[in-house]
Amino acid sequence: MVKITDVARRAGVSPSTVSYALSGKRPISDETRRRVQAAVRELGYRTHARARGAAGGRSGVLALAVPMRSGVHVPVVTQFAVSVVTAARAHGHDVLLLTQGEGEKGIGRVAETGLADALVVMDVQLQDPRLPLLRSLPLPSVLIGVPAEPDGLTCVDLDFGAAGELCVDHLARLGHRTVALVGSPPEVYVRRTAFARRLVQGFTASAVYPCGTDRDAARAMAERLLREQPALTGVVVHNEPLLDPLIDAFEELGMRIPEDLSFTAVCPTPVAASARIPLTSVTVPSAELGTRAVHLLIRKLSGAPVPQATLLPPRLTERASTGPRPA
Amino acid sequence: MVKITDVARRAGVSPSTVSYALSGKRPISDETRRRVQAAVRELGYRTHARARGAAGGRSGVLALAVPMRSGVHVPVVTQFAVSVVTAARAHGHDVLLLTQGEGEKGIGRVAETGLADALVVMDVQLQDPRLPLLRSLPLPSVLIGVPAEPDGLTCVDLDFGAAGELCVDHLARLGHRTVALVGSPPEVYVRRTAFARRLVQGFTASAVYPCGTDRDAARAMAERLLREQPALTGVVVHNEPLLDPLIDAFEELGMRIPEDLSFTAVCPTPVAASARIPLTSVTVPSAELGTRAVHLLIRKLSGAPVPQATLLPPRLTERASTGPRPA
DNA sequence: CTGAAAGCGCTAACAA
DNA sequence: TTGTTAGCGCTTTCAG
Repeated sequence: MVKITDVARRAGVSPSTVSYALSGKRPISDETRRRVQAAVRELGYRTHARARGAAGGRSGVLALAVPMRSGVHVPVVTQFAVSVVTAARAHGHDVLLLTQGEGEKGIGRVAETGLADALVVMDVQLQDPRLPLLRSLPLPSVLIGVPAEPDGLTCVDLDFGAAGELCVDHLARLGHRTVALVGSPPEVYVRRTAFARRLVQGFTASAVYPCGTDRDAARAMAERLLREQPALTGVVVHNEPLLDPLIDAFEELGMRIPEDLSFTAVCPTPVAASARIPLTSVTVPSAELGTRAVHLLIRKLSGAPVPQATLLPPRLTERASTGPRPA
Repeated sequence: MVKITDVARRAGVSPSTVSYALSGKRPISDETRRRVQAAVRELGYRTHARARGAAGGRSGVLALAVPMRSGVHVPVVTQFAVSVVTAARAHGHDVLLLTQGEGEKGIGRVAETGLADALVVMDVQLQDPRLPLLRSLPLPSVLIGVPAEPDGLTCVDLDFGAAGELCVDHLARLGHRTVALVGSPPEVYVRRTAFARRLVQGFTASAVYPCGTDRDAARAMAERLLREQPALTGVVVHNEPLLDPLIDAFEELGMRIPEDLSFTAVCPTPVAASARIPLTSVTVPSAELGTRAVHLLIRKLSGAPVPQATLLPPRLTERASTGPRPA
């Protein structure tokens, strides 16, 4: 293993100079920096992450707490995780994976053992039990999702309220007047998941129907909607696995899409595009959320100020599932 | 932060005794051990991972290299990753996430910087470019998938060959005589993905059709199968996203399942169970693979011998998609 | 069975 | 602009 003293000897400087040349934490003459860089390259030196950590520096690791519970859509989480890793790597960091099964335990452990420099916490609920811990921690964190009391925290999310409004606007412009929101499984709302609540806010004037994700739930929901809202001509669905089953269910009940019913979704683009009927949708920009979260964290690590909440504006893409209100 | 010296003082012993009491690396009297444990508990001590690393001990971190490419099914990877994290935690380890976008880079970095003690490498190809590196590394590793030359490596996988045979046996017992395997997208076979090749081996007597994953590919494949294999009454599908589209395609072409065509799948249980027609399937035991991989790694870390290849036996579950050969 | 002491490789005062 | 020197918190010789 090649260590910093090897590089120092090779470059004809002291170890601390190598350290500083690499970290940029104090001015180094161009000449010296060049020699150090050359030595690093020739010897293939990489600074030992653990030793650096012990010496009080940064570990170069971000921890990512990912949710593992029903009502959370695996592909979105995965895409998000990948974008976090990619962005972290671009900043020279690695990513430690924490599952939410551990809950606060994992966060506490990572903080106390100094395993990570900072935290990305996904799937934040309105009243999240982890918030007090996060606030008290010496490590900076970024939350995906906006809790009820975001004071002292840094949050990023899609602006779900605006996303709902955007869908309704789109449907309204097409002439639709009775629109329902079919949401995530009931437990998501019961748990007061922040994103679901905020999406609902775009729908104050409309009906909201939480729904499970299997084919039976889809069929039951379609029947109930047609019964309770006879004038219904538009739906907004915020429940990824339910999309295809619900399309099927409506069609089996004789509703053609988009001739009889306009169908919009809040979901990742690939899901909307590859549904049986390509869906007009507001995308959940998982990848951008991950990248943003990491950027914010890097800024916090460097001591720069960051906004308390970053809400990404929704963008609606029209596809084949929406059309004018039937005569 | 509570450190080992605090515990030592509290327990009335030396720091090294605390260290040994915790690691078990040398005999400690019961009395002393008890006092140390009490002090640890009272003070809420956790050994600082980075400092331990610097001092030459273990970092307590496993690195997991996950694939991110077409032909790899996200839910399986995710389930696998979760089971790895869970199993690792059960052994007191954390998990560092490496995306395969980094390829050998990530593995090299983790090894050289001492970030992780050991590696789990998913999605191993028959001729995997990472193998030489893995063989040369001082860190132990476990591969998911069996390469062409597994010498000096440790591998775990579903026995895909046996899985294919099991499906064919099942169909054969139901009277079917002409059976086709519809596989993963062509690039998987081109890349000589180990699992796909081995699955194919169960089918030496049958036809093998690689296939893409979209609805058009499904339709084209169904048409081609019925054209090229007029006597076809059974299929084995090893291509998760293709399952539903292929079912649809066959039915649109007038083939009822299972009356006209028996349909078996090699895929995770939840996928098989929630398909439009519940599918007779051999499960890909992602979770068990992850757990096994971690167990093997822990054993290797402790210096215990481990088998070169662990092939999990396939288990077939009958559901609604298979039946006797039509008259 | 236990303690004292010497580092692990690196960083960051403190000095020049 | 650079070097010298003390540690970081822990592990592990070496010595009892």
